[in-house]
Amino acid sequence: MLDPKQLRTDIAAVAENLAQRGFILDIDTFNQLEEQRKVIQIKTQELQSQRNTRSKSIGQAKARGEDIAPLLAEVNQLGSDLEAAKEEQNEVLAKIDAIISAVPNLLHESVPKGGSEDDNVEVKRWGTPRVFDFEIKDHVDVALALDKGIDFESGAKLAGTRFAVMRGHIAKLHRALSQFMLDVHSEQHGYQEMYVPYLVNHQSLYGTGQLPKFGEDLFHTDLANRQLSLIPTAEVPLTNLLRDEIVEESELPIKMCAHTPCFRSEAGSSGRDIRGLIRQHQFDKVEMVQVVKPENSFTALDELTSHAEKILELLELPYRTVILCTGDIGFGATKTFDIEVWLPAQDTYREISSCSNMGDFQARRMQARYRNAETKQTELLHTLNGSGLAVGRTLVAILENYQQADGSVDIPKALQPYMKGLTNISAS
RNA sequence: GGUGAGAUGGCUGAGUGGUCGAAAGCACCGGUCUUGAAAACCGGCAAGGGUUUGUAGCCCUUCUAGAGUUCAAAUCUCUAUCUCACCGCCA
Repeated sequence: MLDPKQLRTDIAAVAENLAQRGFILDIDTFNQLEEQRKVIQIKTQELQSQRNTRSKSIGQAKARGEDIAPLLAEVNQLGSDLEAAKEEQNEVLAKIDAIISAVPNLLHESVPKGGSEDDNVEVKRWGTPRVFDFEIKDHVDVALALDKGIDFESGAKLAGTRFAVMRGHIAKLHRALSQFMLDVHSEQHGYQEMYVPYLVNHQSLYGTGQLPKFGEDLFHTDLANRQLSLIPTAEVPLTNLLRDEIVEESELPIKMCAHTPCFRSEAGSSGRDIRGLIRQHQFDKVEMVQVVKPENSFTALDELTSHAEKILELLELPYRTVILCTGDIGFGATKTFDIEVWLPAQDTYREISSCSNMGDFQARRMQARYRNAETKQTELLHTLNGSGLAVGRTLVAILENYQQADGSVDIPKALQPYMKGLTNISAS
């Protein structure tokens, strides 16, 4: 959510910034509603003020043993006026809220202009794609040949399309990856390891920006009068830990990581990446979240991105880092780096991590604040998040990049300790 | 799942219809004292919003959340959520 004050005082500049991402802010409608709001809010508060003083005087009159009947009649009229004013006020506020909560975040000046992902700008390239002297397979065929290590038929049987079953060494490798990532971030990068709920309430989803606008991307439950949704990313529970909190400046930055499954309905992406593990309804991810002072958030974004890159470097997987352009960046982000891993079977780089600085956008939605040590005032925090990394896609990258001519797959050195020293996976 | 008790400011905790946004203590901040610190003493100290050039003033809202009763609700009624205790069940 943007600062309502900024919308009131500087709406032209806000609209101009948002237009870069293709969002049209209806200035006239907003200004009209704002005008109504101001009038009705002042009126309502004035009525409330009168009611308060009258009620107080009734109490005092009663204490003196005076007749309070005439006073009561007077206040009755006030009450019905107030009720009408409040109703009108709520209608206007609801309209404004509906607009404001659907407005995306302002873009940082360093975000490149562009209309689609084709306009993202590469800022880094690491490693050299391996040259194969045999005909390579994609990860689906690699895993299939390894004792049906990834089994999409069984996934479909159990839960439908876009679900997979893994077995044997592949399942173990998948587990090893998340352990490895969690260890690196918690032991080398200074993140506190967390375990969090996989189901969250609507308030949490509003806080990080999934609701009200992106509810159709989630899996919802509605049991025993409780409306909980499966998390689409650990960003939701981790960031919402700060909801309605005031932390001391000395506690910052707060750095947390967690390994969780993620559930996405992938509404609107039917037909894309049907084959393989790339786009599933359920996938594992290790997520990093940082909560920082406003002036540090862009430095923190660079740091957080480097932490995700580090995982790929330790796994010796070639990647490139792109900065998302104005047309491709997400709803709540001010600036986003995507890290893309090399997939030889697709002969291209594919997204494996997305690292974003959300600025105060989420913090304002969830009232996440800190106390400025100098001014003693509460100020909104800045929140950041990034995948470090998407586990399933990392597995895909390993299967494809480390495949051998005989159909086996080498295990990256960094993962071997997590595989009890195993150096290669082959069919039994 | 059953029974009972609760939910108040950063924390502990008083408050059962009318100067209660809320006693007291702790923590924190400022001052006196001291070479300095501690102790003692004095003072300050919630958040969100509106108005406004204003971190000034004035006003509104908030005592878990939502609905209700009332001229007036932290206080009464209902519902939900959560916490604690005991019992039952259970990975």
